[in-house]
Amino acid sequence: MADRANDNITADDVARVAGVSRWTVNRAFKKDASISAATRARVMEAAGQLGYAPDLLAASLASDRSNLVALLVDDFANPHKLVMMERLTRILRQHGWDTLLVNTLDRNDATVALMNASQRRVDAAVLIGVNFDDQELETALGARRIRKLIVFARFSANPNTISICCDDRAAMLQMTDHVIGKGYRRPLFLAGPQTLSAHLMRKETFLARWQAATGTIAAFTSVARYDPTLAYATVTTHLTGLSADRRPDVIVCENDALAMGAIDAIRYEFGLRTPDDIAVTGFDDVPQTTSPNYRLTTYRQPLTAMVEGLVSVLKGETESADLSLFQGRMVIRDSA
Amino acid sequence: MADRANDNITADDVARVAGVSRWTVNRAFKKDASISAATRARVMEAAGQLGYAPDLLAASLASDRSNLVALLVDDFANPHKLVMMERLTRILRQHGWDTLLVNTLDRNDATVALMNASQRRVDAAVLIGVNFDDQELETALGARRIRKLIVFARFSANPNTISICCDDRAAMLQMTDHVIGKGYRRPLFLAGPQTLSAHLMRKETFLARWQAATGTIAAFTSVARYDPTLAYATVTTHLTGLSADRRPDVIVCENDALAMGAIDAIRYEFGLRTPDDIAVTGFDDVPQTTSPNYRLTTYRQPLTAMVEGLVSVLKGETESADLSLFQGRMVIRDSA
DNA sequence: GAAAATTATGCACCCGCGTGCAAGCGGACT
DNA sequence: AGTCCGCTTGCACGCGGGTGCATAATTTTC
Repeated sequence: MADRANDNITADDVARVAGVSRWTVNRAFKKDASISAATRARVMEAAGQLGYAPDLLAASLASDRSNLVALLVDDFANPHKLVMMERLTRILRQHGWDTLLVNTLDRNDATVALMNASQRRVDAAVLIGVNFDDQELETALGARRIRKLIVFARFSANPNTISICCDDRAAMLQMTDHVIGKGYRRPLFLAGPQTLSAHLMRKETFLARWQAATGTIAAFTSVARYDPTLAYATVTTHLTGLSADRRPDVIVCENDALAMGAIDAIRYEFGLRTPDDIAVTGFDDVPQTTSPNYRLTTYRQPLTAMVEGLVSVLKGETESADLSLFQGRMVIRDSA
Repeated sequence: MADRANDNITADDVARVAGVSRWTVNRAFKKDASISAATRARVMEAAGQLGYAPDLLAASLASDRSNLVALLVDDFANPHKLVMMERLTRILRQHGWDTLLVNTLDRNDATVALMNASQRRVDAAVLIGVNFDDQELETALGARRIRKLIVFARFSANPNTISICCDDRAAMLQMTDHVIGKGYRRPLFLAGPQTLSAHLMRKETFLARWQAATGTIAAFTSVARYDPTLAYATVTTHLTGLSADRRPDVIVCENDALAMGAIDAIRYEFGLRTPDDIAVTGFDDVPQTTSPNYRLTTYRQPLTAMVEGLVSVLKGETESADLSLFQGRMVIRDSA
């Protein structure tokens, strides 16, 4: 390591060089501060020369605003998380926030991790977990100093949280109608884990719409985790022993991870084809679904708009309405 | 939002309740501090009652140790990143470090983002990017206050960095020998982008070993990004027009992302089978490769051990040797 | 051209905790 | 009983900057 450690250049040093007071130096670094263009230029010149940059730690301590957001993730198996992280970190950064990545996979660690985040005075905690249960929500809520608890990409009925998600109901209605319109008649809904606080209404929406539209009752089953391997196993179990005229002709999945497992099972366990023998739909539009192995018909959430909604919440300029009704769009490929 | 905001419980408040001085309160929260068991208990009791937790911002400011690590990621397309993030965040947390996720996808933002991280006094910056080029390295190095720059899962020749990775050469030799042993004779090496500072020696190793062992020269080509779609296109171009006796019988890929694209191309563009017509190998063992679509023969890096190596570097107890010679193991499935 | 209205700059005090050292306390030993 | 020693506890000062207001430097106004 070369000469890294010329630390300790503080605003005072810059002030000395620029011939102003320390406060003027800090003003120079603050947007729309009351300072003349000339002095600011002089300060910046000195700062650049010394390699000075304001210390965010000290700033956070003094101002009680950290510009830090904790991102709680409890599922690293779904590639969609990667997409969300990319979008979140990029856009948050553009608006001045940094992201603390908190792994809450292990329940025990989760409490500690969350506690830790709160001790760093994060401005908000954003949950993009899908497996999180009510207990995790409570833990998060219990943590002091977490000013805002935001559930992202999932609806939460908990009054202590702000949930930013797309209009799941509308999305699922659209998907259901598409499936019905395609002429499928024996559906199977493949749901993920069922939790209380932050629940997706996809299954309920699908079942209700299906019955209303066709007069028949749709079958469903659920998987304990959003894991393609588990979906594979569940679908295999479900289809085994069913004769061709009794097995489903379409499997509507709660998300792409499940859908990919389902397609694999259909193809490799039963030698059937998608969509000819059994069609499949997903949700999320993860990059992998474009592979010719899947060509999945799915639904894309308006992530960018949602993250911008998040930013407005962070800035405190939200009207708190319409944050759970973002409209995405269906992506129709070959799987259904 | 309910009653979140009973902030401002400081060590002083606890001290008052416990009937000790503020310093004693902080001692109680510090491992192996000089304090009697009795007082500590009394302090903790009071703290629990008040819901007090030390402020890490203030602590970092005062102690000049943030227990924060910046994780720089410039590729959110490869699912392997998700695996690494999970492992890194979990193990770092166990050792007391939090992780700042920095998106350096966009070169322009990267500088700002990195600057920002340094302003938070991160103890180290860890690069798990694969596309990062020399300029990015330089930017990182230029950032003040970044005490340690660590290149993770990739070898870096830059003397100002510490690189923690597996013994790529040994791994590739093993893979090459496996491929040779299987009897393949017309290989194609599919490499990723070629950068200078942090280069994988996989291609060189493969080509050299192949020639030494068989006396023939192996073909190779490269892809501009570690993206299955690009790999698909490149492989398609490469194979188009080749008669069966002139096309490769095995494609050795620099990582799984490329391998998956290759397999898709082989199957869907040419109607060929893997491994019967063209075998394929990858590197990383990402979860997706276990899908029956791929059943990829690949190489698994010892991530946990590597992260523990990282921790020891952070703790400053590393011998600085052996950090780039971790031994992983081949995972032989059906693709080769 | 002087008073009023702006805009610039400086400053005291605070954010919450860490560091190193000095003071307090009790027991063992001569 | 007095002294030395080791373990606890208290404290002054500092980490680097933010806030609100007072003061100084300009500019505007009539």
